[in-house]
Amino acid sequence: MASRKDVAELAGVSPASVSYYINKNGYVSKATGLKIEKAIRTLNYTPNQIARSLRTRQNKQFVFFCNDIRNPFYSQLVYRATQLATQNDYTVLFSPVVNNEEHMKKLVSFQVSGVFASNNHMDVNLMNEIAQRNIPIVLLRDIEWPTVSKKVSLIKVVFASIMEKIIAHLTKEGAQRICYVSSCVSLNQNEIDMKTKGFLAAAKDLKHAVIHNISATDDAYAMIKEKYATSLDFDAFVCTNDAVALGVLRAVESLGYHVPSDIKIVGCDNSNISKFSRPALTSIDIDSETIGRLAIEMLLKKIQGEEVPDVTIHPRLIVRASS
Amino acid sequence: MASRKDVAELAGVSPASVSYYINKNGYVSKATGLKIEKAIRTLNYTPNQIARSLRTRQNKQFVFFCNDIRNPFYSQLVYRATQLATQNDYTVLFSPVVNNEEHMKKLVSFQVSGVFASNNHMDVNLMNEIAQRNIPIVLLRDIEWPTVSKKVSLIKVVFASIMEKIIAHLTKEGAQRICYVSSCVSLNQNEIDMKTKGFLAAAKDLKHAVIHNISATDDAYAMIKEKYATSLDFDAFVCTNDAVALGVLRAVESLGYHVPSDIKIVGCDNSNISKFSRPALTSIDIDSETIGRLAIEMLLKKIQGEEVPDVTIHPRLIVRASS
DNA sequence: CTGAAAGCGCTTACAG
DNA sequence: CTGAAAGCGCTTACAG
Repeated sequence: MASRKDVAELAGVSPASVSYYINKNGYVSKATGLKIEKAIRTLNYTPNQIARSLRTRQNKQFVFFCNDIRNPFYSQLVYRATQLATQNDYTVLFSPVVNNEEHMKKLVSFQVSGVFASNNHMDVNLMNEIAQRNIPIVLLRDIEWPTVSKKVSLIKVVFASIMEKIIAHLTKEGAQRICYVSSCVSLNQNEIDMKTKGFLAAAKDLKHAVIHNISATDDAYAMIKEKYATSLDFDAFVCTNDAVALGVLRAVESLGYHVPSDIKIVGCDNSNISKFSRPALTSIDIDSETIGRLAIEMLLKKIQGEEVPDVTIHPRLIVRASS
Repeated sequence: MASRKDVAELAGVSPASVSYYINKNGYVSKATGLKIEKAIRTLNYTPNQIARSLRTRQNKQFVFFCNDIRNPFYSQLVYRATQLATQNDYTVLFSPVVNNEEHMKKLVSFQVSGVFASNNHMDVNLMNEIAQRNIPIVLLRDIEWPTVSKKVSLIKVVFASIMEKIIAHLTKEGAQRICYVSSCVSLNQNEIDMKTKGFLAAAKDLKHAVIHNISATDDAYAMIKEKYATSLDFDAFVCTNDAVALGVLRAVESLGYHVPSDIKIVGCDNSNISKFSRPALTSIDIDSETIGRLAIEMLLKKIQGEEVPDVTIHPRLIVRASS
């Protein structure tokens, strides 16, 4: 493949001038520029980004780590982030691998300009290590990490008040025994997410329970069918996302219950799943596009060396037919 | 950040030995290895992948270009591909940008080891250019490109017979006027996809129509509501994916029709959308995980310099309540 | 088994 | 405005 040297030779100038021309530093005369331009075209030359990255110690790439690639919440987030990054001459790459430390470290060693991650299913030490290397990092905080480095900027979604609102709404509609379906791997202090915590705090004066480690429609469906085949001791379910809520909905229906008269259901993310389900699902709107935008803006500021304070997001409740 | 030189100094060996040790070439004595290992630990050293890539001219990264990041078809595909790539010490990065040539070229100039793409919304010249640079490339062929380079390996999903099967099924169930809802930007020869072509061929003896440029649930819903508010001259819809099928379903329902007795609906991808919709949607199963696996296997072979013949996939029809 | 040295393709002070 | 030269952090024949 043609290199900068080939271009320089063909154009009859020095390699340095080719660099100056490409990087538009203004130190190239019109005539020389034209010759270089022509040589670039005939050789179909594209600068080697790897070499450039090695030299400048920046690769102008952001890596987004989000395990739950199927969740529309993340696809919207990444979509918006990509738009904004492209405008700023950066590239966004998406990796669904978050449970393989070697793999993630390797990715980051490509001198990435920044990292965005959602900390579900993720290890705090790995994040701290990345931060230690002075790689800008923004974390969408699903789980509270007491030991997370100060260098990591947080986007915090506040679930305390919205969960109170949901409980108030459900009890007003007649619910008395509420079950939360959580995606957490476990309910240990280090692995429980803010949503589940928010629910537990809001539901403490009520009959309630939490089922964990459920994050997809199929799992939710199978779990409900198995666990509550004979009797169901809840009259409402609050679910970690819309996909899970849909699985719960179909399962309780197939067990013979009616939604919302027998059982009320609330999802999360306000995705098309909740909008187009029948009955349509009550859901929590977190505004993933705003988070995607914030992620890039914060990363860009961190690259400039600015101090970036944590950001707090307040989600909204969207009431629909399922409650 | 610590470099290989720092490790070498601390361990009291040459930089070359550190390389040999890290790359496990076997040319390092046990004692030296131990010293190096210790130095690596104390310095918390991670090899710079950019420098390695520049030297070896391979970055051990695959880039997957798929614009439709929200489509479960692609998330499953990427999920499976990532698994397999990781096992082979490669990394998969996902980019939803396919309409910005500069951006894509830049990504590829990171000396990526291979590219996978779905050719919907994509430019054939760009793909040929990448192939010309001898970068292994596998294309999931949605659109027939007569001018695509021979260097590009194709995964072809055959829609001719499945569309015939669908038409036979729908007419047997009583349908007489069938509408296809396509995601194609236009129906020009260069932009029409194989699905739409397959439908047109299969439906040629029937009353039929094609609506194009619809790829998401909301768009499908709005389009049907607007276009057929007063009268609906079709009794069946075949849709480019399940998300669109769901939008069509909800729209015709809200116009007062009953599915399947008044109108029959068929989706595509056999995703959770079709399984958990009510009525459940008849759909086409394309087996995205197989395609994900094939993509990596073909890419790996191409890197070895092997000839990789095109692969053909035959989808299956899954009949459910919507037809 | 170990090390000195060349080179991957760039950028960028520096001198002219 | 232009060019010669150093160096980013690695790998890998080559010599010992």
